[in-house]
Amino acid sequence: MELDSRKQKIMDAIIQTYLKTGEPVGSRTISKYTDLNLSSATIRNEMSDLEEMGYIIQPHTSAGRIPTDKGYRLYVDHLVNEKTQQVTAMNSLMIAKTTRMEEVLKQVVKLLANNTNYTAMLSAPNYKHNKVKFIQLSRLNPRQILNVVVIDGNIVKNHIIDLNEDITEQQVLKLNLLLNTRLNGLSLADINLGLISNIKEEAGVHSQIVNEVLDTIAEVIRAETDENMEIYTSGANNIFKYPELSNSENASKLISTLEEKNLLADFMQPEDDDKGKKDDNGVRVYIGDESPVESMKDCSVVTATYELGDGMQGTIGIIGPKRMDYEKVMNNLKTVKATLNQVFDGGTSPGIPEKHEESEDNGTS
Amino acid sequence: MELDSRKQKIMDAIIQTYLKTGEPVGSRTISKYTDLNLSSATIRNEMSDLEEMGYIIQPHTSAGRIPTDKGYRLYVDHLVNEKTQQVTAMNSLMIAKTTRMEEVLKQVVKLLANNTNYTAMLSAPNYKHNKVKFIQLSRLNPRQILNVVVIDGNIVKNHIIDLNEDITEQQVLKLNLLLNTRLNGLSLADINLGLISNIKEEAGVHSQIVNEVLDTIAEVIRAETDENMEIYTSGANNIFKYPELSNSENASKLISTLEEKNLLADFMQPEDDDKGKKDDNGVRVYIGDESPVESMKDCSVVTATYELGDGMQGTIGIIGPKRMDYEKVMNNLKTVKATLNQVFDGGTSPGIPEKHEESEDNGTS
DNA sequence: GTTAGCACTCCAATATATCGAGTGCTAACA
DNA sequence: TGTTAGCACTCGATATATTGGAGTGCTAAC
Repeated sequence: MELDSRKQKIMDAIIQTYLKTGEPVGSRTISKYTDLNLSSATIRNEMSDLEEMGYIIQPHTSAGRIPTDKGYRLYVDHLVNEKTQQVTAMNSLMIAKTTRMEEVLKQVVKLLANNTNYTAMLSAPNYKHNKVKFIQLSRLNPRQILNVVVIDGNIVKNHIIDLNEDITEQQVLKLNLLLNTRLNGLSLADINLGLISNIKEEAGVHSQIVNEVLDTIAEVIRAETDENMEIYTSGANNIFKYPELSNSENASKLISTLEEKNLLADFMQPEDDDKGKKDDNGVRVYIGDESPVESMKDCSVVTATYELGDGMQGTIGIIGPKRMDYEKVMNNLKTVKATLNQVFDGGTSPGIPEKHEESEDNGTS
Repeated sequence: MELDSRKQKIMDAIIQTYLKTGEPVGSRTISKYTDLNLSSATIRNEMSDLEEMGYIIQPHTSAGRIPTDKGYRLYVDHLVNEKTQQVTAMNSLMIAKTTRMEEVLKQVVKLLANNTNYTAMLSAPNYKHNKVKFIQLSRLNPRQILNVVVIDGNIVKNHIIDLNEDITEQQVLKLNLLLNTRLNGLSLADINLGLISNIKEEAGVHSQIVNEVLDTIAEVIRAETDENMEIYTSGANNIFKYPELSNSENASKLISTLEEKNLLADFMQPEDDDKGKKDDNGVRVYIGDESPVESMKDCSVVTATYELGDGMQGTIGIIGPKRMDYEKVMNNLKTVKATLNQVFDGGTSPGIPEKHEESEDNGTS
């Protein structure tokens, strides 16, 4: 893991050169490229070490070296720590003008693809990863309960539950406690069947109420499952700019994946952070095999989440060759992320009304 | 143009063989393949003639022949006239089960792509090509007019127009006449700015009313312009099954076009029939250069229109190499067309409600 | 009009030669 | 001990023959 500063410098040089050229990098090149005045022979020795450590590899004897996934990872992590470049201003005007949310998103993803020369993807914002804030059951009369559910971002849902038999104020309080202790702070995705049956058991005779409360919660994410999550992509044709991706087999697989957009949903999960380390900006990088999607083994994928004012989240991402310009891509994502937050947060939000409906007809807490 | 039956047979043999193999066809192959017992030498002579006539071409001396666009055209026309194969039953169950219109269409296009091994496209049904049936202005009182517009397929729209000044029964009759004579029978796409200003001029002081009537008509096609016509595609990756399409350049262009779906709108115009002859089933074939889309010069495109019960029309199409299995493709399209008509026409229409709204809240004529 | 036969063409596949970038290793050097 | 010059060696990439065979066009005979 530990690399002395010289190895680190050589490693960086190798990667940077390779990012530019896409061809194996030889010792002589490095010898000239870097400012540490070392002969190619010395570099060779170091490279030999780096290879042994698994950071670089030779496609064949008597060829230069190319970075391994591990090597890229080193570089990317290094990059994240070192530099936080200025975020170049983005022409948000172009975006703000359009009226419909959908159109905005389509434009954004197109912009990303054009700016980076890679393939871009974007998931429409949804509530799925928001958390339950609190639940309030109020007894209206012995046979009716008012159920209010508040979700992160102050999305409010209410609903009257009709009962088959009378219920006491006490019982309502008990249920309130149960539901709040068990559900509060959970993201909508966290509430699984196991948990549900668990709660129902505890609720005993009042499991019907639990059901209705859960239904109400479910309404927020109604139809927002992985399968039909709205995902837009753009710049699929950019893969043809990179020979390592444009051979028939790879290209075909990639195109399929981009078409079956739901396969991309695996990248759109802001919660679990097993692979693809998340930096402070919420930017993740998946290098080669780190990707959860089979067809992207020869790609790198960089994603970031954006947030709308009312707590909805979405993801933007870039798919490109492993030798992508990580810095540029990350900066682009950060910019877009910031711009999206701005555009939607600022009063000129161009289309959120559709999504707002739900909270409007209840009056917010 | 005129080919004796022997040449015709040889031509067919050449194409059929080429469709299967994708490789230039030699005289010996034909000599053996056909039942007309002719030596390869004779075939050679005939082929020489066919080449001179522009139906086939040699990629290079000492190679077999491949069909030209003209040759394909001959074959396709021939095909249309000769055979009308049985339409194989399609599993409409799979389709009917889904609920949302959009989902149905997505499934259909996927099905098409899978069945044919080519790329499939489908435009969602819209009213754009329907015609204005009649317009009825009724004077409710001196300051109000009831405007009723009926579109092909009995789509009814009504609307009350408030006036700034009084209007007489006479004037209303006049306007009625004007609007009906000028607009009836026109498709919604035909009503252009020139025509409009023309009518307004004739209407003189009442041009405001014309405006409102036109607005009502426009509502039917609101947001259904070429640019945001809903188009679905599937099986883009199938192009990689055909070497002549999967070289980087071609593939890239094709993928771009499929992504910018609005470019496909050119195929979705049921009206104008300049190129791509339409057969009695509404099936059109665009071979190579006949295609209105630049990036498809190396492809053939076969389209068909389908109709929903209430007069909405959409288009389905297949994009593949020139040496596609035209027969299979056309049959597939016909089947799908028939199935769509059935599914939507039959009571079990799975989702048209969204689209019906418009006529529902008026009561149909 | 049809066919056998033959010389000719030219792509495609295979083998062969050449080049050079890059390596690993060794020995010398500071 | 770390660095470097030097050298033999490897091996892909590129260019250059070599060959085979599918297919043609033409001619002469049937």
